Amino acid sequence: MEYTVHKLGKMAGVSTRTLRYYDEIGILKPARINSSGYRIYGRAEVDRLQQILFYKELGVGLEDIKAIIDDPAFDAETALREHLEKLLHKKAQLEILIDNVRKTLASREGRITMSDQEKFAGFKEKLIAENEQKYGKEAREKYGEEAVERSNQAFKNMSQADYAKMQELEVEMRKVLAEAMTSGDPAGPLAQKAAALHKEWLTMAWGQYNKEAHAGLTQLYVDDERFTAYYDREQPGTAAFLRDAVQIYTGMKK
Amino acid sequence: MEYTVHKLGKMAGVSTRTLRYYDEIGILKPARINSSGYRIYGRAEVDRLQQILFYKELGVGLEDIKAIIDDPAFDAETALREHLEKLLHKKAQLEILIDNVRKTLASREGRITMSDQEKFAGFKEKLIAENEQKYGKEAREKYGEEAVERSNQAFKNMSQADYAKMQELEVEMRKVLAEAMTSGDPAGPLAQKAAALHKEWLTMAWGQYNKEAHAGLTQLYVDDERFTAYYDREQPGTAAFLRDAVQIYTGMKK
DNA sequence: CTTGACCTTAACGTAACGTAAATGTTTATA
DNA sequence: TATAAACATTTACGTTACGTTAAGGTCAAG
Repeated sequence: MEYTVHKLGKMAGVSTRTLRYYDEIGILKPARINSSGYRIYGRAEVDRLQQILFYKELGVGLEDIKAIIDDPAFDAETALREHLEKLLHKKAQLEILIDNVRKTLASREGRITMSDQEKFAGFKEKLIAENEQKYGKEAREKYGEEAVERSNQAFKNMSQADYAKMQELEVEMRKVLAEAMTSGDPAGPLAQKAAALHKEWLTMAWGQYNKEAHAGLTQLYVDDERFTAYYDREQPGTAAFLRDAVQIYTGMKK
Repeated sequence: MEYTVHKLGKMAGVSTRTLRYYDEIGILKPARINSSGYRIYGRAEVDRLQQILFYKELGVGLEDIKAIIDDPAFDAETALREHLEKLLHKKAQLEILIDNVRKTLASREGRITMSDQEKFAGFKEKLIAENEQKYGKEAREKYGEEAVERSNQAFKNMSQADYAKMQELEVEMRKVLAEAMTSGDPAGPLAQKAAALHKEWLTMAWGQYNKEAHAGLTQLYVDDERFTAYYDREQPGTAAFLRDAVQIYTGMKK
């Protein structure tokens, strides 16, 4: 089967412009060019386009897609996982936005017309909140309570499906962690997998991720007895083991 | 108080480039230019920048912001409401994305490596689903059941807060609608407000909105006795009144 | 008088195409 | 077979909100 831009485009549901653009950036080149200069695509190109569209569907950028499908050694899983984090972060931001728009609308409806000062105050509050999230570690060292408070906030905008997913993640993490502890090596593959799962869980809980906060939080699990009790309930030392695994995972300690 | 780009930028947390760009596109011009060609901003400009940043915070584009703050007659509420719809739609899309990435990751973990065919099949399914949403009216005329089925699907990715909001919206809509019915005029302000509220509710339920589907759905409320019973339980004729109001609201009927 | 901090304009880069514009090729039909 | 419709090509500007040089003036301090 051979296709021109039009036929292939129709088949796959993309524009001819898209196919020419893909040719231009080298992500999908036609099998050959015929005597009239037309692009001719074959089976292999159809398959490749399907792959491209698949990843595009996931919101991956074309450059990254190229890397994924061109390099067989490429770690697609890591790439997808990082991408997932970006998406979760984006979603969290969107939810804050939606909330703010609704609040604005509500205040208008109630004729409580916010003053510009109040609007700006709200704006600054958000900036501060973002900063606090970025530099959460330092802040948490001083205000441990507040950090917990904030993390609870993240739950407000979480869907039921998200919540279920989080619980699943935690269950699996604890399972893997328990198994890892039998070996006793926080640098081992199982312990590292547990750290990775914990990272995913954390990303959901905070709508964001950074290594320092991750390492800091697991340290808190050890320092704060309420957390320690929770993690150590099945097996004493679990919180400390998780902290060690995460410190290695995040590169905070070798 | 007078500010140069640097001072104002620091105060408001934006870059000097941003201020120059705002000057360039005419959304924020300095109060005056001094003898050295420097931009000098005053109190009024600080206020205006705060307004700009406020709307930007809501994700509104600069062009729209300009329209909002320049034209005192501009209907900011409608603009915000439309913007909210866009955001909700975006969020729904994002959730589908996140789900797909997770599924992909899950299938990789389980070594069930999806074949390209399967991937593409999933991709097509989504395209079809999108089409069905776009041309939902025709489809629903033939498959009323399926439409309901699909709308139920939208709930899957809805957060608890969203759900609560939806219920609130419906309660308010019914309240306004009941009040509007005492006048008996589906073109009156109250009836039109009810239609607007119903639109907002619908946008949440479907993650998307279009007039045809809106009008079609309210017609369905009248045609399908299960819906009619639901809407008419307090007051007979409510479903028909809502349909009339929405047909006028959407411009499907004068 | 120099240094450094600040200011200016100009202009390219970004992501992924949409949309002409100008023009050549293939196919269907009268 | 002539011609129109459908399809192909390349080129290049537009989109959004700035970031980032580049090349060069201004101003206060030491």
